[in-house]
Amino acid sequence: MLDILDPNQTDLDELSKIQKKIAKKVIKKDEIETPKSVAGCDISFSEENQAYAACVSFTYPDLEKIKEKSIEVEVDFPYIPTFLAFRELQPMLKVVKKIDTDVYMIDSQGLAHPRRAGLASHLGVIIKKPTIGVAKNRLCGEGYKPSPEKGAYTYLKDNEEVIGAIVRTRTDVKPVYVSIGHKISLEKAIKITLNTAPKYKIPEPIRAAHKLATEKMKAT
DNA sequence: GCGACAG
DNA sequence: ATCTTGTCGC
Repeated sequence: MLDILDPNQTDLDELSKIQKKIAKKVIKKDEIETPKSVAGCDISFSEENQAYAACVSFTYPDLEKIKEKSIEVEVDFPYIPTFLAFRELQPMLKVVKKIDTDVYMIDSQGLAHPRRAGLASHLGVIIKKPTIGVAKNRLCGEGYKPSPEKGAYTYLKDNEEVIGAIVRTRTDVKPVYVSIGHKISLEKAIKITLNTAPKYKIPEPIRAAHKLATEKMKAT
């Protein structure tokens, strides 16, 4: 069972093994040249166990909203650094299957994870679709600070291995951490991230998903 | 042992 | 993630 959450599987060593198996299945090459659509996914929490997941799709590269969906679900797994997928994968899967798109942008790390299996990669491998990890903060690895201009980026490395990129989506604003989720190259992931962030630091699809999830959460 | 640590 | 006022800057 290299799948997802198992009630009796609270042993972190076991969960680490699951992540290592997921990591082996990650495809780091482009499945598509230019996506026609891209969706953003995010989750908001009211109480520690009440989750509101949202997914919003847009045309690419025009960024016109196509469709949006949200769901509410209870989660029983706590937030533990490097094990985020075991807390957010279920809600994400539930909302993602309501939105069909060429690429999914996830508010998390992909390969830029200690075991190369961040939430974005875990989700991509399970749904077998292209995913990109776009995180606001670093989980692991190191890299030089990119130049202050929008579009500048440096590579995030874990020793000699490139695991992602530190991308400046807005001039003079703290950069985001982009990494391969699944079925996409790092270069393409960076390109899509920059093309979907014409105005704000956070790519439009993720911003829209975050906004929708938060609204649903507050409405409860 | 100590510090770091996606959301 | 979420809790929160003011404030600097275009």
